[in-house]
Amino acid sequence: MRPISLFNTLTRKIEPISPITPGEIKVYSCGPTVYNFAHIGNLRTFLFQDLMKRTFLAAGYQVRHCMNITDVEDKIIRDSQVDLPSEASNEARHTAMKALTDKYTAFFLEDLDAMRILRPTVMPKATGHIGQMQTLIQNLMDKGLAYAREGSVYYRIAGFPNYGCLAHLDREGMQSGTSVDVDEYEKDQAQDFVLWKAAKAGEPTWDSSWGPGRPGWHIECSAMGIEILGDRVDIHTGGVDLVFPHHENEIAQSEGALGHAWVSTWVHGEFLMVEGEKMSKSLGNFYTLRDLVEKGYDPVTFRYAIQSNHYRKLINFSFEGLKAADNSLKRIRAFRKRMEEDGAQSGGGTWKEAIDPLKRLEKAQTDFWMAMADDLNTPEALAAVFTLISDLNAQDDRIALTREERDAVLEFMDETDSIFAAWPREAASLDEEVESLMAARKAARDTKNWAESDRLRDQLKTMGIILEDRKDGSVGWRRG
RNA sequence: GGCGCCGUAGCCAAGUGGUAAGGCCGCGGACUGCAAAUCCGCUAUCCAUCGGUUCGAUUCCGAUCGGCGCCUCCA
Repeated sequence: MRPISLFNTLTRKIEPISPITPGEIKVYSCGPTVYNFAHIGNLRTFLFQDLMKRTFLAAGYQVRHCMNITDVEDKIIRDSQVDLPSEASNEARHTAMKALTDKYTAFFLEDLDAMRILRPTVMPKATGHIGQMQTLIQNLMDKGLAYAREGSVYYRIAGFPNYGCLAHLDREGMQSGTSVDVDEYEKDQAQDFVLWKAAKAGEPTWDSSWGPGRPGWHIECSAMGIEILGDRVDIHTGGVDLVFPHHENEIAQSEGALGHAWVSTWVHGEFLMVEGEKMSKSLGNFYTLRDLVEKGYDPVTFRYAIQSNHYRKLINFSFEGLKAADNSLKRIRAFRKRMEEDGAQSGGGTWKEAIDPLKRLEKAQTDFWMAMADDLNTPEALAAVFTLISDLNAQDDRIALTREERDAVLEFMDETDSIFAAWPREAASLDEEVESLMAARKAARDTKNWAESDRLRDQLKTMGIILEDRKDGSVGWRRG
């Protein structure tokens, strides 16, 4: 197992990760609220989580990954209940809510697959764990960390001295009272947050010992995280915006109930901006993955564009950036294809110096892992890959790499692709139509019928097959 | 007001107290029937600005300018 270090929001330092259970990393990720399509800003966060997870897997760890689906929440209720009459039954309200969340959960999973994001080990739904949440809330009440008011239950942050440890806020520094919900006037302190919300007209509810209501947002992650991963979690991830209050509140809830530290390392991914503006569902300036696909971009290109930036840096999304990512990927994939075949490339130029391909490979691998191990420094890791590509292309132009060398390189390409998921092995076979067009073009070339030959080459290009004539007379192809 | 981040070539982007990785684009050349791919060469005397520390700073400190985030439910 290779050691991996990550930036821990709790300590604001890059620290080596040593899991509680040797060899197995337990990761909890805050998942989507399923009331609409995920936008590319959301997807950046899920992409970063996948990158981290794949890095651990490639480094030799087992990863137990839990990602929640938030399927009860203000906006979900708002959007799912609009068509229901005011006298609708609680059952009808639940059914309507489930219809909406099921629909967008399915779309979310499609997005994950399209971007080659590995499915989490477990994807619990909030509505499936109301009982665990209630138990946790009761636990907090028993410890004096929570109190009921008119059917709602609130967390008493005054009882948790560590409150603010993650966001590094002290209670004095917090602005108070600026946006307290009108229906939460009964809290002891403005910063106290709701664990259980008393029923309101027009909302689906669950019964509880405090009366009918629904869970607060933060409690689901504490309850499900503890239930599924246990009372010691190695890594908890999410977008930077969740640092406060969501994760701060999770710590208060989980550690308040458990009586000891819950998460060792908190890791947060930065935001994505579009044209210099913050994306948010409420601003409505968002693109979904489907929007990119409609514009002709491959979700994997988007994946690469995101992952060629460091996860803790703000990205200003642009279509020029996507185009550049697409070109970079072409170079990597062309190189991979070249290594899959036996060397017979044309080339030229002046000879600089012979290199030892295996030595270069070893160096690339070392550099790659040094970068990834250092808080997932993907730009630097990719630089190692590109340097190898340049070196070996140059070498292969003069002295063809041996089959053994090619295979060793391909192994490295597989290893790096197991993290970046953007230059996989492709099916080597071509269908009959392509084969016959290629044969026809060969015949045309043999008679120097260049017009026909070029026409066939163009036709194949529209089919996604790009031909490359080599010096020795053979014809290579690649997908593009 | 409090806490924090960022500013590196046309664009994207690493990085180090000792003199600027990598990618995209562009230009010239080689190779090619033409291409494609690839190769060779060129493209930041300089890392927002101004001071300071230092033998030496892009890298440390301070200030300034500019962009941004969080301080109650937004990834």
